[in-house]
Amino acid sequence: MDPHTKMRYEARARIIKAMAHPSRLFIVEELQKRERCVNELTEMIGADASTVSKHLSVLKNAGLVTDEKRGTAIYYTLRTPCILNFIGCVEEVLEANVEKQLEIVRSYKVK
Amino acid sequence: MDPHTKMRYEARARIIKAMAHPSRLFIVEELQKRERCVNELTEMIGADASTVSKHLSVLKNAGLVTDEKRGTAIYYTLRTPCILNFIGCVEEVLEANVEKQLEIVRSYKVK
DNA sequence: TGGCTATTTGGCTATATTGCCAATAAGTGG
DNA sequence: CCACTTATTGGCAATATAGCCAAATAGCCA
Repeated sequence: MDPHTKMRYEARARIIKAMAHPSRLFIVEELQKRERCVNELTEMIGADASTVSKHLSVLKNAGLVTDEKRGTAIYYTLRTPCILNFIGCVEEVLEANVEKQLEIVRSYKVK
Repeated sequence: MDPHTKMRYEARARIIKAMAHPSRLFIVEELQKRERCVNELTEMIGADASTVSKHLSVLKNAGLVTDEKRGTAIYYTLRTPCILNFIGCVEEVLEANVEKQLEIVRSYKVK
């Protein structure tokens, strides 16, 4: 693989990696609905504020969200809304996985 | 966050995580075009065969690909084709990031 | 100013991931 | 049967990630 192509995949992977965590995925989906401040997200997730803050900085560094300070709170916004489509696809995979499990269970029954 | 919702996000994150690596992303995109055996992918990626094999098993465990043995080779196929849409979105994010960089560079120039 | 809330940063430990090498397994063909 | 190709597995060291606590920063308001 030539260096240019390699870099392209690395760039893409960095963005996907930023979403590859339950809390960060939750944040992305929540921000799809509306902007939220760190405190709100922290309460919803139920982790330490510092942990959520770090998750948000991961998303921010990947360019997935933007932040805006208003008063003492910092509001985060989703930057690219097309992510939702993607999650639909992930759900498809999950469903397909369950189907497969079901198939396996059934095949045992037949025996 | 209630346990059920939490599990849902964990399941989604596992699948996304499976794609969150340059080589695995490459594999997914390549398999979008056609099925490939481990050896072909190994040559394209340029890593050790054992490394590629492990990447493939990550994708397989996530339910993203299936494998089929034919002769001595094992062919891998993409299981859910909708993933391509997603990569389009990732590219959008990358473009937006570049735009932002450009903006920053320009703002310095004005000063 | 002092206290309060919101957020980030540093530090630390536990855990997970990556990628190479060596060894093993499984087909194929002479 | 042996050599060869294809693929997987185990082991190991290097690196990255996650999450908590404590400390620092910043804005607000009495």
